[in-house]
This record gives sequence, C-alpha cells and structure tokens, in this order.
Amino acid sequence: MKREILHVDVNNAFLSWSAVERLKQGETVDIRRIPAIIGGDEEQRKGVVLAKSNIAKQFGIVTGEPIFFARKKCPKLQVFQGDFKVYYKYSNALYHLLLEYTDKIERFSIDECFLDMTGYLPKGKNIMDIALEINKRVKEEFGFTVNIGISENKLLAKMASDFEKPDKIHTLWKEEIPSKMWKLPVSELFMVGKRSLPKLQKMGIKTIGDLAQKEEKELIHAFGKYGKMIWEYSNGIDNSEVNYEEEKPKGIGNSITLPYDYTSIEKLEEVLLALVEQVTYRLRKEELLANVVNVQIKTNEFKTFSHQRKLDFPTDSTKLVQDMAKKLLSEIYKGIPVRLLGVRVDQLVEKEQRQISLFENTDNEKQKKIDSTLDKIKEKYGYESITRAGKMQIDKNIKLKELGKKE
DNA sequence: TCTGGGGTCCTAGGACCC
DNA sequence: TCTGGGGTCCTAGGACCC
Repeated sequence: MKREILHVDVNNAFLSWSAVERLKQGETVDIRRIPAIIGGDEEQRKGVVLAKSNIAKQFGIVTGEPIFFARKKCPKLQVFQGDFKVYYKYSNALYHLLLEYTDKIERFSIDECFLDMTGYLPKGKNIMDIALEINKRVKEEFGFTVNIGISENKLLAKMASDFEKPDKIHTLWKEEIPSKMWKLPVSELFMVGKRSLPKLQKMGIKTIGDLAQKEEKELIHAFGKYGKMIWEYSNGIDNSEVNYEEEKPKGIGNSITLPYDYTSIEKLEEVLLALVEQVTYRLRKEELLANVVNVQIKTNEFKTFSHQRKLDFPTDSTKLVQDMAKKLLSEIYKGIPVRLLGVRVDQLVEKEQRQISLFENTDNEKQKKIDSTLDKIKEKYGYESITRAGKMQIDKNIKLKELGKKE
C-alpha cells in the first residue's frame, strides 16, 4: 500500500527560535533579517557556527565552520549564543501541534519530524491540504517557519523538504524523482558525506541520477552495505517505518572541549568525574544500566583515541563507571596535550530485565544510596546544585553543560 | 581566537570456540 | 612435516546525521 509521509523541518532552527524568543522578550531586531549566526563560546574554544541567517548564508558561511572564518567572510556578522532550553521549548511546542494530525510521529532530531499520515487524512482533505495547514499554523501560532516534504517514504519526504527554502512545501513522488532529484549533485543525497564524495566522483558519479543509473552491484562492490543503501536512496527506495514509539537511547555520552589543552592526568580525572556524573545521572533517570564504558580524547592535533571495555555486570553506579573510566583514561593518555575529553556508556539494558551476575557484590548498597540521594537533590534544585566533582573545584574556567529537558 | 556535542551504525582484526 | 573455516564476541576507529 502506498503510504503518505510528511517531513517537517524547521528553517534555520536555532537561529529562528532564538529570533522568536528575542522578539518575545521585547527586542526589536529580528536576527533572521540581519547577517547573524548562532555560535558556541569562542573563549571556551567552542567557536563554531551552529546556525546562520539566510543573509549570513549569502556570504558563504556554513554550519560547523569556525566563527573566526565566518567573520572573515562577513565582517558585519553578529554572533549570538544558543540556548538549548529555549530550543527544547519550541521543539516540544511544534511536536504537540503535529500530534493533532497523527500520533505516528517520529522525532528525528530537535528540529525535524516525520509524520505517517496514511489513514489519518480527514474526509475531503488530501496530504497537500494538511501540509498547507501545518505550515500556516506553525507560522501564525509560533512565529517561525517550516519546510515540509511530501512523499510515500521517509527518504523522499526528507529530500523534498530540503528543496527550496524557507517556508516551502514540496512533493517528491516516485514519478517526480527523475525531474526533481536526479539533477541534484550527489552530495545532496541523504547519507552522502564528504568522505564518500571523492570516491563517487572517481567512479564518474556527479549527480544523484548518475548514482541511480549505475549497476547496484558496482556500488556494493565499492562500498559494501553502505553502497547498497545510497544506491537505493538515489532510486527513491526506502522501506523504513516512521518510528513513532519513544525509544530508549542505545548509548549516553558527554564530552567537553577543554578551555585549553590539558597535560596533567589529575586535571583530566577531575573533568572525567564530572562527565561520568552527568552520564550516570542520565542513565538512572532513563532507568537503564550500562554494559560498556568508553573514554575518548582528542589531542591538540585533532587526533582522537578511544578505549572501551565491557563491565563484569551492567551498572548505573557513578563509582563503578568512574573506576572503569579512570582505567581507560590511563590507558590512552600518553602525555600528549588533550583538547577534548569524553565519556560514553553503551550496550544499555533495562534495569528490570538484567541478569544478576555472580560477580555482582551487594556491598555497593552504600554507593547506590549516595547516587540516589544526590539525584534527588538534583531533581529538586537543578542539576548544577550539587556534583561530586563540584564544578567549582574543577577548573574555574570550565563551564559544564546544563541539562536540557527533552520532556 | 581554527576546527561543538550528541547520537547511530558499520567495518575490520583478533580471540576464542567448535 | 604448512598453513581449515565458520560463528560470535570484543575492541578501535570512522562515516554519517542534525
């Protein structure tokens, strides 16, 4: 059966949301109408472009590039700091509006949703009517704009929403693939990144159409599973479902670019504990246990190293994750200046259904009590109220993240 | 003042087992 | 007295997305 899928994508999400919030606070300048970007804190060495206004885009500014470069391209550029609390607020507002049309919604990212409208169209209305209504309502009720892509699967709907921006609705039905999608450069295809591009070009593939017309076998030979996937995408093939059920995360991580390169293991360990605390706090909130701990560093030369290890039994204990993380850090740290430090936990399992291991001792009851007591304080007074690491004791220069609420 | 942070998925090699 | 081989698990690294 042919499905009816919408992809709703907020235009310049972070910048638009900041613009709307500022206007609401009484500011008169709409930062969408000036050369502006949302950027990270340059003093904390997080100075990259997170979002740009269309005017900034006209100067050649791209997401992810250093603000330093962006300023060279556009000396009059205005830089604003992002606020993730605000972003979650608008993301949730949009989601709730969309829920009025179907309950089959996949939140693909903070600013993108897939809607499965199959069987959800009200009498006398077609999918375009619904898209028009959503587009209009979002603009009127929230003050920001969205692009909407319409098709019979997620891939095509997503490609469609990416066509002309902002505030536009596009269809990309199967029969429109040759005229609307094949002419585009292959780099525009979802999942074709900067690493694959040169390889594809060497094969004589410049457009999505070039890729579609290759033999599938040739792509599989050159790229394996990935080759099969992008070949299918170029032909508009995607049978994946709109995943509307809230999924538990498969891994939880926290990393930080340090304000300057660290060369002492003691200082790194202090930060490591703060990272572990946040990760395990989130673990416990999700009622998950981790089987694997991973520690990652990035050197001053931008080389990354990581070590991971399986635990004897799954845990959400700050202490146990910290012990393992310290071990892993000591394995990778060879005295090279460290720019970034990160901790992740993986292979997460539900708290209830885990096996009780023979190795698991029961004398960690004390640790459990400490964890849950601290969690309660965090719930009540905010995450920053108490940490074992105590961010004040760490480096005064470090600003740890606030925990954004997904809801 | 050059280069964020949070994810998912895949690959490849080695260990280990049968 | 010459190197088998398939399957699974573990680990490191990398690609891609927003």
